[in-house]
Amino acid sequence: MRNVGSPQAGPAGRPTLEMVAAVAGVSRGTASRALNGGANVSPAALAAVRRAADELGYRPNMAARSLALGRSDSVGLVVSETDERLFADPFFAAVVRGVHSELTAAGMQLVLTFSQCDEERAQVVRFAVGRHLDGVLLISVHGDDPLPYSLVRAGIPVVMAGRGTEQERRAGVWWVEADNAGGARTAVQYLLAIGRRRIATVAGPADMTVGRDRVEGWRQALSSAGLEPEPALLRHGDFSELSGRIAAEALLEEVPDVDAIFVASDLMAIGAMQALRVRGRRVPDDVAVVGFDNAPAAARHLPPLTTVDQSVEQIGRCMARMLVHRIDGRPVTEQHVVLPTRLVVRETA
Amino acid sequence: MRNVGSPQAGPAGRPTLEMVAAVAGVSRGTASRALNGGANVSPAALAAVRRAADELGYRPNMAARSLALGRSDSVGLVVSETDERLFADPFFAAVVRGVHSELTAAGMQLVLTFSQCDEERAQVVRFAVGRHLDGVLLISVHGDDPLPYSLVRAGIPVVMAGRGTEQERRAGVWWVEADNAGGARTAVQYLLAIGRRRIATVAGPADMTVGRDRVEGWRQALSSAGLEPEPALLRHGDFSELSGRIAAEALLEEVPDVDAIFVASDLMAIGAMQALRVRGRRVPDDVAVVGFDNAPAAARHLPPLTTVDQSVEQIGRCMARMLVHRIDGRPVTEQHVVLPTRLVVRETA
DNA sequence: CTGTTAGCGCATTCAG
DNA sequence: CTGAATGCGCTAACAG
Repeated sequence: MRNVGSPQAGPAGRPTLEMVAAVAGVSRGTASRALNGGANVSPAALAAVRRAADELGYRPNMAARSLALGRSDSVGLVVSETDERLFADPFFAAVVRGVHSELTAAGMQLVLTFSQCDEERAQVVRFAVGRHLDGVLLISVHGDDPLPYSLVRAGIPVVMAGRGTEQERRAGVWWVEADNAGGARTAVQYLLAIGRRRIATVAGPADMTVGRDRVEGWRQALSSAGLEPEPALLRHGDFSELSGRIAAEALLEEVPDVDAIFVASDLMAIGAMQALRVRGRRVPDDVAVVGFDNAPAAARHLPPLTTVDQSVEQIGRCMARMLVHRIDGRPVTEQHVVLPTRLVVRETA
Repeated sequence: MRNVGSPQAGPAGRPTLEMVAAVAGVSRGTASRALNGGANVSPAALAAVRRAADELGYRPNMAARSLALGRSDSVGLVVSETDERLFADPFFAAVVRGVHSELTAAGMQLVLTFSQCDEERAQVVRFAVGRHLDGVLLISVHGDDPLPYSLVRAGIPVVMAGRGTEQERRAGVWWVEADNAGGARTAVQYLLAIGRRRIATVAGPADMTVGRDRVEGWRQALSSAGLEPEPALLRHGDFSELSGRIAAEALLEEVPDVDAIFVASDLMAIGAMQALRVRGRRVPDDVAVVGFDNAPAAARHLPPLTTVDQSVEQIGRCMARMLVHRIDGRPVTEQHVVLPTRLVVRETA
């Protein structure tokens, strides 16, 4: 009663290479050659095969090709984050856009996966090593996530967004990151240049390198200017708008005389500005604000948000390109790239 | 013996079922049975196989299984929309969440794909019929999109979000939609009940059933109340925030005495309220506003937005469930389901 | 309960 | 240039 794995699964039994060859009057071998590049095939045979394939509406069975070739032409993008945040944060949107466009150009498919719990993490590994995935792109990796390491150990090429640990580097994990510390430094230096002195920061999660690096930049800029990066001036959020608001509120409570905030993401910056407005602080007159990301919302905000631009789409594009090269065994100059950032001055600072 | 025949497969050769069987001292057949449910296998053999698989770190090759079984255990979610909008609109986030959770429960993988241009559309079909996909979920389908039809014609099970055409229904396309007309009607009736008389609407795209159905609900409610659904009261947007603002601006220009707007999405409603604020109209005192979706942003907005709730996550979950049932050949009671909506009254109306 | 056999559809040797 | 043969790793049907 149940439809078991019968050969004729589809309603009409899909055309196979064998049929195409038969119609074209050649052997399976030449048909195959004709369909893939057509090297070593006579023009006549090539035309015949192409016509036959077209007539029959032939589509190669990827599973079979996968089995024969040992590759699936698809790569996974795994997001170690709740899907809620994935969609809320424009950062991901841009990365996905970059990845997708680069992958499409290379004729590969994007398989999106979330891995929030350990169960899902295990499933990702299972799926990837089952040869369903030729490689994996990792996004939003937190410090203690074993995924990069276990994937590489299983022989899967991995490129992640953001710097990894030394262990991961040695294991062969590749990555691309923005110059987070540099960007943060530039932002804070700018704040100093326009005369601010009590410069706080709302940072990202402490268990992510992006989070820590931007704090480091803030710290450096302050120290270089002979200022003390007091602990009270440092707050952590999780990159969400709400967390930015909460952090800023706490900050204003404890450090009322703050005159500038460097916020580690535009979304959090927008949240922080809500807190400022509620407290009656004018931006930038009383408190200057600089964000990070140059998200679309930053430009749209009223007033337009000064921010550190990291070309996120580039990051995605770069990750995808590196992975594809690695899969194809093509030479790769750098296995760990750092993309530049630049300050975009608008009205909030 | 060119291949590395050692049981301990290094980075090159992954352990195969054959090796597991060898180590366990049984045949490939029993090893296979043991690993899939273990029916008709002696306890001793079962244990031996399991231990061997565990020791070798065996992972079944999905391509091979796919080829043998005729299914890939993965389904595609194709979004006929720019990735920009995909991520901007919380609607998609919720659908993806629902789909993903249901799929994970069924042990299937989600393959995300965009199909913005014809080239990508063709690629989706190619990919799906290549047996890489057991079925396809369609989101944000516009009126003239040939994708659902061509997929079904190619023998791929398809479930889409939103009602399809009569042709698609006959072809065997399934779908799940919210009660859009009903929800719109309820919203407008509520507006009438609180005394509004010049009730405009900012609708969705005219080439989408969701867009048209919500207009229809608005129309019905007005007519039933003996009011005329004047063309000047109807504006179209594309569900984006910006389009909502533009539509509302044009509306206020032409119909200055409007006292309520039913907006076909929360995002557009938020845009519309920006326009109202700029024009100095108070909400809800001068103009009442009702949105659609009950997006997170609706509740967060100041003032909180009255809206029509459609449990979007449910839609995704339902779509996925229907597709999985169909793939498994399990009985399905309904091929076209309509999910209820309900009005959530907050402060804007 | 088990080992054996026969494909699944394709790319790729090897002879001609 | 081409056809025939081989194998990718797995499942299912068929005998024991």
